[in-house]
Amino acid sequence: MKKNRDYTLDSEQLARFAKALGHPARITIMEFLASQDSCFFGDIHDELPIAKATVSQHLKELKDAGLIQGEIEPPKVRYCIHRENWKLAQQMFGNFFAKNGADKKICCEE
Amino acid sequence: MKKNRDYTLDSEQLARFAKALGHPARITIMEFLASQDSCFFGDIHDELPIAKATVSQHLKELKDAGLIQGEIEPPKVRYCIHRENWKLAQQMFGNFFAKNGADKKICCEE
DNA sequence: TTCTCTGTTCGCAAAGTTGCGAACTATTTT
DNA sequence: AAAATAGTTCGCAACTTTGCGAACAGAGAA
Repeated sequence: MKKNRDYTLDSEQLARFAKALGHPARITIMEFLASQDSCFFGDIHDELPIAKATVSQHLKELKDAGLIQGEIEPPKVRYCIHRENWKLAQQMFGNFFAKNGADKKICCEE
Repeated sequence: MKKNRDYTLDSEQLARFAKALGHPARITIMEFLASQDSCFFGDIHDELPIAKATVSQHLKELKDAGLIQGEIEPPKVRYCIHRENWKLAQQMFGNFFAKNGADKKICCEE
């Protein structure tokens, strides 16, 4: 085991993004936010087969990961994609997959 | 709440991939596998700051998600990227991010 | 056979996740 | 002020994840 050595910051950031996307409800939320102009909590809730308390929790996780942001617009709350971090995630995933392009030689193969 | 309705298969599959990548050790493993020709368990273990039992567990999760495969080569075990599923993941993530391109209009913004 | 090398599995502990209904907060309407 | 609307937070239950050391399993070497 490699001692006295942590993961790289990039690995940790990418893992954080991936973890946040690691639930079908959160994937669905991100897709919904991208397809809509109206993105109030209620609209999101209507799209998901789970209770509002649970939706709120998933939104909190996406927010903690930096992928979305919410602003209060009484009496509603409007959620939307955090564009800057979204671009960062897109770029990091892209780079991650690019490093093992389909054309790259991979071990275990002849 | 949307009743009697599950998530789409695509959302579930993408979430499964994302979840598998949602830990820095597993990100590191995938990057390592992509950068090496030798990818025995021991080599992977040497790169990570965790016990071999834990490494074995992370490898199992990546295997369960279909992202890698392992073959016994006595007395060692050789791991490698599962190219077909890796391509699928790459494609699905690409498509997921593409649907919210940086140029797309997003709610909450003027 | 016995010993060594390489990984996996077991059993455990601590912590995190997912989900719900009920209770709460804040604003707006009546 | 009281009631309605829109979400969040609380408290709970069930389950999963992460991590470790110890015990185990399988193949090759002594």
